[in-house]
Amino acid sequence: MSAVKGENRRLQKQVGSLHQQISAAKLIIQQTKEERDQLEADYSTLKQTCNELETSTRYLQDLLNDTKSNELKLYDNFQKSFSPACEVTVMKLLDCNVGVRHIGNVINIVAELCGKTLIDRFPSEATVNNMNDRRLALAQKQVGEILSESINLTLYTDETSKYGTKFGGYHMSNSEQDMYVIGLRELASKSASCTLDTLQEILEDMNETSKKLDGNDDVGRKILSNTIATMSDSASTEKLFNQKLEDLRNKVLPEVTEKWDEMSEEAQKDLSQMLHFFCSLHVLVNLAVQCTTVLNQWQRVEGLFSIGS
DNA sequence: AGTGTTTCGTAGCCTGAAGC
DNA sequence: GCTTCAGGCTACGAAACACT
Repeated sequence: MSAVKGENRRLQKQVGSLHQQISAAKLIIQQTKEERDQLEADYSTLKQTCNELETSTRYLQDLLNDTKSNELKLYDNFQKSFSPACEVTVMKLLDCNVGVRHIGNVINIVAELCGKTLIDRFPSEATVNNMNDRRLALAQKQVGEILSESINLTLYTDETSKYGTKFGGYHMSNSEQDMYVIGLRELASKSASCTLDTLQEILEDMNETSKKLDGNDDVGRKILSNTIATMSDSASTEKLFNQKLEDLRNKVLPEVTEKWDEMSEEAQKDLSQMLHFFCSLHVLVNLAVQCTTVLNQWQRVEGLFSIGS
C-alpha cells in the first residue's frame, strides 16, 4: 500500500515537473513570438528606410546626371507624355499670362539661358491648351476643397449681357474675406430658376472633379450648407433666387449636418437662417442718370434766358 | 496623347491727329 | 509737351478637324 502511495507521489512530482516544463516552454514560445514580432517590425522599418534611401539615391543620381548633362528631356517616349515637372512649369508660365503659343519658345529660351538643349520635343500649342484644361480642373478642385472646409461663406451673384448672350458670375468669400471665383457661365435667361440651376451645375462640376481625383463627392453639398449669406444687386429676380437658394439649402442641411435630428427645432431654424445683402450701386447710377437729364434741361433753359437777355 | 492648321470674335497695344 | 481719342493691327483663347 505504502509502495503505491510512494509511486503516486513520484508520479505527482513528475506531473508537477512536466507542468513547470510546459509553463517554461509556453513562456519561451511567448518570448519567441514577441521577439519574432519585434524582428518583423524592425524588418518592415528597415525595408521602408531602404526604399526611401533608394528613392533618394535615384533622385540624387538623376540630379547629378542632369547637372552633368547639357540635355533637357521633357517628353517621355515610353509613356508618350510630357513629364510632370514639364506640366507644372507650363502651368506656372500660364499663371504668369504667357500666351499658349509662346510657352514652348519660353521654355526653350530659358533652357538655353541655363546652358541646356531641349531634346525630343517641347509642348505644342494644342498640348499647352490640354494642360491648361487640367490646370483649370485642378483649380476647381482646390477651390472646392477650400470652400467645403470653410465656414460662414457668402455667395456673390451678378448677371450681365454681352452681344446678346447672358452670363452669370458666381463668387464666394469666406470669413477671412478671401474671394474665390467659382464660375462664370452662360445663362439661358436671367430668371431666378435659371441662375439657381447654373449654380447647381457649378457645384455639381466641383463634385465631379473632386470625385474623379480623390473620391470625394460631397463638396457641392458642403459648400451649399456652409453658405450663410448672399450678396447681389437689387433685381427682383435676385430676391426670388435667394428664396429658392434657401429652399435648396434647407433640403441639404439635414443630410450634411451631424446630429441634425437631435437638434432642437430652434437650433435647426437658426442654422437654416440666411442673410441677404443687396448692392445699391444701381440706385446711385439711376440717380446720376436722372441728375444728368435734369442738369441738361436746366442748362438748356439757362441758355435760352441768356439769349433772351 | 499629341500635332498642325484654320477660323472666329475679342482685348489690348500702338500710332497719329487734335486739342489744351 | 501732355492728354485724349479713334482707328488699325496683333495676339489671344477657344473650338474644330484630320492626322500621327
